[in-house]
Amino acid sequence: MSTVPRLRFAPSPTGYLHIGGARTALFNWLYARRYGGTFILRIEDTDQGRSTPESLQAILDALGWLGIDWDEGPGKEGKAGPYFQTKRLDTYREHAEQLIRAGHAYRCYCTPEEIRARRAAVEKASGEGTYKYEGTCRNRTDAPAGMPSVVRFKMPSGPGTVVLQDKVLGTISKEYSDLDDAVLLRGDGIPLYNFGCVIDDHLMDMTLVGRGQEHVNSTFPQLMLYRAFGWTPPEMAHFPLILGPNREKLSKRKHPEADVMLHKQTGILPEALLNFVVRLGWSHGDDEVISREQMKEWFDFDHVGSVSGVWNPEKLLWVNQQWLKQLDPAVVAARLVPFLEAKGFRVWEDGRRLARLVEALRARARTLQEMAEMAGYFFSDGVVVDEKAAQKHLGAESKAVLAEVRAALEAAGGWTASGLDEVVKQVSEKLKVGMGKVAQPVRVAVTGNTASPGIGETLELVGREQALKRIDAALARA
RNA sequence: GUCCCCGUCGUCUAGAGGCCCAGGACGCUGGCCUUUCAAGCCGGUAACACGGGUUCGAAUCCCGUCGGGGACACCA
Repeated sequence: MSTVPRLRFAPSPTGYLHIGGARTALFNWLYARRYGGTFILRIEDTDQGRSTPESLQAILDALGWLGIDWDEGPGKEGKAGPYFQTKRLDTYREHAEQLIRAGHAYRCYCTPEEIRARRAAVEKASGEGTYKYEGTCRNRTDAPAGMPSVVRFKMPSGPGTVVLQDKVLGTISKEYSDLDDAVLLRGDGIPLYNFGCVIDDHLMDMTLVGRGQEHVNSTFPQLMLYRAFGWTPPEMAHFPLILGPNREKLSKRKHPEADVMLHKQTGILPEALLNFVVRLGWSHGDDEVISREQMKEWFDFDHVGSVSGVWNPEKLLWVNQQWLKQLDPAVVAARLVPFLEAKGFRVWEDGRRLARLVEALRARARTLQEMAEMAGYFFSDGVVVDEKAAQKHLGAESKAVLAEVRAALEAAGGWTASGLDEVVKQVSEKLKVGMGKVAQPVRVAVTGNTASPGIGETLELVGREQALKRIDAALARA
């Protein structure tokens, strides 16, 4: 392989970036990165009605959050630009003309209303999706100049087959008779997807087009276009779909989890989302926790499966916790801060202390959101003690132990987890009672509940002043 | 309806004719560890859709059936 691979992701800015799109982008990006290729971001904004600048920004933001960067595209002009289809309209028009001159396309003067009516009639009789354009305008010469028209492709009418060599699905073919004269250019001169896509993929010099399986059928008319132009089509790879819990294609309408940025809000790490998503349809032996670097090193299409996969939220959560545990605590801490602030906590300035907090909570939380939820008692002034917990661990006997701990704590030299653990242990030895009898009352007094990180780290993070204050409050309870 | 793709534990998957009476992971579950809750460690649960071939031998190849999904626009 001597040519440099060129791959692209070509979203249309008609909503947020969804999971399926993110994975398509990821696969293409990984392949480009692995083989030293170029990754292009092309914006297919030809749907005037639905494309919005907000959507474009949302997609750019989501790709940025995931760490998927591009070499050519918005903000990175290159030789093959512009990268917005609406800025390439002349190009499409010229190519449509070229096709007409060559006899591979023609103007069709049927109005949308006429087509709609015919479609309705046919489908009423034979069922949905049975309508095919009849080719009425193929040889029409009586149309007055300036009459509104679209440009249609002229499908070969005899018997024949288009063959797709797909990098993941293998060989697939389609009979000419299953295709019809598709519209290339609309009445307003704006290209349809199948046309703009082919022109751009060729002109932008794509060597490989990877996209979701929902596009396999549309690649046949595209292949016909390449042939009509005399162009060599890029390699093709169609990825399995990602299905929702109801086993239908993950869609924005039915599945809120299809929104990439929703996961940022719920406290999923980009590393984890990427990890989870790359494993939907691709694998590397038994590896489960895979870093971006490893993906770039290992990814290839021969291990992309052809079976659609179901979104599994439980596993996403598990993967996320793995990343919570293996990323640098300081990095996780920085990402945790907004979640803490959202809960109204006065977040510590001390970065090291925050990192310690992450170390204490990361084995207990699966998301940043959960982490923030269980961090309340580290930031509050005083604490509300759960009644059941108090009943169990703050009885008269326990209070005597607690008083003993308080004295030892106050006398303690430093205020570090290991030292504090030692203090608690010594009290248990001195009083000849089990650690549970000592640590639990302290835990309830300091956190208000029966579950928390190790007693030493809990005390350290709560802080000396707060810890003593809360123990006093517990001791003073009736 | 027509065309296209797909079919290994509930889910994600390993598996490219003998290494598989099928391996890993999530989940569920038993135990260990333990000051709590987690985490961790050890174990268990559970699958080659079905029926025919081909072959000495099939989860792997072929055919059929059934099942699931996708596509059928002057959307992308």
